[in-house]
Amino acid sequence: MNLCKQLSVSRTPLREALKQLIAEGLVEQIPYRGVVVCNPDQASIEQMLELLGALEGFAGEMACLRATPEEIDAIRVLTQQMHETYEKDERLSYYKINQSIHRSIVEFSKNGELIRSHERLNSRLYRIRFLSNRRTDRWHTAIEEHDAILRNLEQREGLKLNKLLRDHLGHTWTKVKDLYDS
Amino acid sequence: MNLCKQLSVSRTPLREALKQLIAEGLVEQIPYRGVVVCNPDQASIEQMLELLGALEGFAGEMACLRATPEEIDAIRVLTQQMHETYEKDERLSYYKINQSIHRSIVEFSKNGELIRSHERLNSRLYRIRFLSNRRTDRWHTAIEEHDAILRNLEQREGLKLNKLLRDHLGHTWTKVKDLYDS
DNA sequence: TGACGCAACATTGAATACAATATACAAAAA
DNA sequence: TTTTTGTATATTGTATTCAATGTTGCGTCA
Repeated sequence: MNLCKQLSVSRTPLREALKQLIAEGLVEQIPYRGVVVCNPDQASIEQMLELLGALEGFAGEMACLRATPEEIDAIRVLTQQMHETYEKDERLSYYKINQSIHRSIVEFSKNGELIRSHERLNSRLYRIRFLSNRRTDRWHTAIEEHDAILRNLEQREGLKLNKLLRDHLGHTWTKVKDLYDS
Repeated sequence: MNLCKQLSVSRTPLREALKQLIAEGLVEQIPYRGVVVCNPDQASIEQMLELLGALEGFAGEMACLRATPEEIDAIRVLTQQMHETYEKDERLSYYKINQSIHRSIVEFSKNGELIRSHERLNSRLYRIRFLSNRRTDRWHTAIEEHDAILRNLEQREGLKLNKLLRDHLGHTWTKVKDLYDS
């Protein structure tokens, strides 16, 4: 392998590192040709986003049962900060806060397995979601959705929050799709 | 490592195999003490079953949208066979058919990511679900639940099937819990 | 008896070596 | 020109070796 020289490391540890990445689905192996960074097609992305929506939706439902008032306060603060990024037109900050909110909600489900599954899948979609973040036309709507998410979490409306989060990720898919089609 | 001699294989491939098992969560590593088969505690099992229920529930919901009539026929046949195992008091066959039904429903979601996630998690619970299968007191109820599952799939009642499957897995948890407590 | 220290041992990460197999590309044959 | 064939190269799986590090158990000393 050529990477060995570039990283000045021998094959054994590199192999293990690559196996990790393969297992996480970030890289794929082509027999006798080496490994390449995954470039998932539209269908794969749609499926990943669908599953991510299901995970986040369920996590939100559980969060309604298990989140402490203090934890919900934290979401409130983040949502407020999200509004400020919109006022100041700070796309990058918006992206980070958005990720932060979603990750927090999943954590409030208090289900470690769910948190890890979400984390793994989310990391695979990180780059794609970042790219779709450049689309500005749905920005305001997305923030309104976050207001609704916060509201339903506050009122412990598990089922509604579940649907809301699923739809929210569904909209992400349409943004990504537009990006591919154009 | 001692396993090397027993399997007459060198450390390098054994290491990789163990890393795989660790990544899958079937085995855990204790620093400078080696690896042991995972023996998840009650809390972990509860969380895994909760997530499995969420995955299967969502898969069922999607299956209502995407399963072909032929695929639903297959579930009908399996459910019928399940009844027969009850009549003949064949626990092992029941277990296998049960697994088969659940796996099929997940496949009918037509979402590869979801199918793989379910497969991974299910494999970690395989042994535990097998043990809980020895409890016979809920057997009949479980079969009635499967009738309801089939019915709602036939009628494409996504939301109801979702809840049904989640509850079904929830009952598995109470069986496992009893097993631990006794 | 109990605490401390040291030597033997096991685990771990990493480098290197070797054999087997598959691919790629160029030369030779049809 | 197209097909075949053969060789160089790369990938892959595995074994072996080495150094670093942590654990274990035993003997020593208070």
